[in-house]
Amino acid sequence: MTAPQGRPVTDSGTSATGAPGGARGDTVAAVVRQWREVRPDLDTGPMEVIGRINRCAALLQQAEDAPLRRAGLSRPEFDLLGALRRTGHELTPGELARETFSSGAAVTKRLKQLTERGLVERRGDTRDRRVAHLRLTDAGRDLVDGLMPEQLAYETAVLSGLDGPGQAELAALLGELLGQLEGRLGALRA
Amino acid sequence: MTAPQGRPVTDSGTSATGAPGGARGDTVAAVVRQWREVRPDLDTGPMEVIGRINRCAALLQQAEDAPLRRAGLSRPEFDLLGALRRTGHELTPGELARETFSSGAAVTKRLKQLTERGLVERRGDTRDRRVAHLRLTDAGRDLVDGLMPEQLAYETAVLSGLDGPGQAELAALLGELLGQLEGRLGALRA
DNA sequence: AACAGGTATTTTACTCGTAAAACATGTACG
DNA sequence: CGTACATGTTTTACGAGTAAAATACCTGTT
Repeated sequence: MTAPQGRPVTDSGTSATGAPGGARGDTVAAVVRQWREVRPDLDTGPMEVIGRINRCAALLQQAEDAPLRRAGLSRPEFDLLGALRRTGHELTPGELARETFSSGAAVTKRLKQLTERGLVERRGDTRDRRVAHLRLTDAGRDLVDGLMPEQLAYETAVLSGLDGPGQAELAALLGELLGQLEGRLGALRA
Repeated sequence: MTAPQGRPVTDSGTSATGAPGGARGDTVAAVVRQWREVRPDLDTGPMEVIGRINRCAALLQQAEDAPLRRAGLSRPEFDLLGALRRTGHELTPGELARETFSSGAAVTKRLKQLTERGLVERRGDTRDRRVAHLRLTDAGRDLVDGLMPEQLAYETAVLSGLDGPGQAELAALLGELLGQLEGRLGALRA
């Protein structure tokens, strides 16, 4: 059942960058179209943003994992190793949890696996015996350093559907939104 | 095939004035900064897009769920009900799986719960006894119809950090990217 | 008619993340 | 000092998703 489209939307215009012909119709657009047909009273504006973010994230993660899987790493594990690599110094489990936006329990589990695999080393704090300090082993560091370029190259390929300026603009807009979300979402718990 | 030309993203729009507490500088920007310090040879361009998409998705989902939780629904469950509502007709489990981008097994489990709660009804196909047809009960339909505006209003509030044109532009760019990803990711399995 | 093979759905076994409790230690204050 | 509370980390119990096997059914071929 095809819908008579071309209906001008009330607000939040859908076309901002004079749609370059062709790439018409991602799945989110189709969903939005369905909603408008069944519930024309709804303002579907937010769906076009949030739905697409979620869908992009799902697809990207699926694709993103491909190079990592070759190294036997999951994305969360790689994030953890990456946090150790990019900060350049030791981190405690708690800091790692904050750095990777995951729960302490999850970090504990990952650390167990990664230490068993010899990618990460643990050292107890001498002053405060509750805390541990984690650092990459040489093997861990080599793994991350070898994987990073491969990973970034793959991501570049995945994003190549969008031209350079498009990517920059997308990054800027997402950064703006993200800044607002991170700043205010803690307070927005209705 | 890689053109390692310096990407002009630099500090990406958000001029980090460093004021903590204010909405300056999202966390992804900080991560990128760290990477550039430790590995200046890497092209961190993709991270600014993909990292932000992932982080936005994580934050949005956490926030998004708030109104749904009041109704005792998870996001995937709501998506399933929404698919039934917006298509306007019965769907088979397989169609629901495709429509909500989840596995058949997951759909089976959700359907079990939702039928038990009386939100969804099952009807066996008379021609082909393998397939089932699912539809919303009156209660299910009322629930979705009541929840949708609330949910959209909440999403509108969550996105309000970005002005109208910004949202439209973001939606357009994401749509372009998503169209490419959906069209090509099936084929991109390296 | 019977069988090979395909399709729709469910079941099974397992992994992973989480919330909450448990544990181990530090700190402040009477 | 010692007790109460705070903090860092791990353990436990459990819920949810997945891949692959199992189940049930259809369809075309001989």
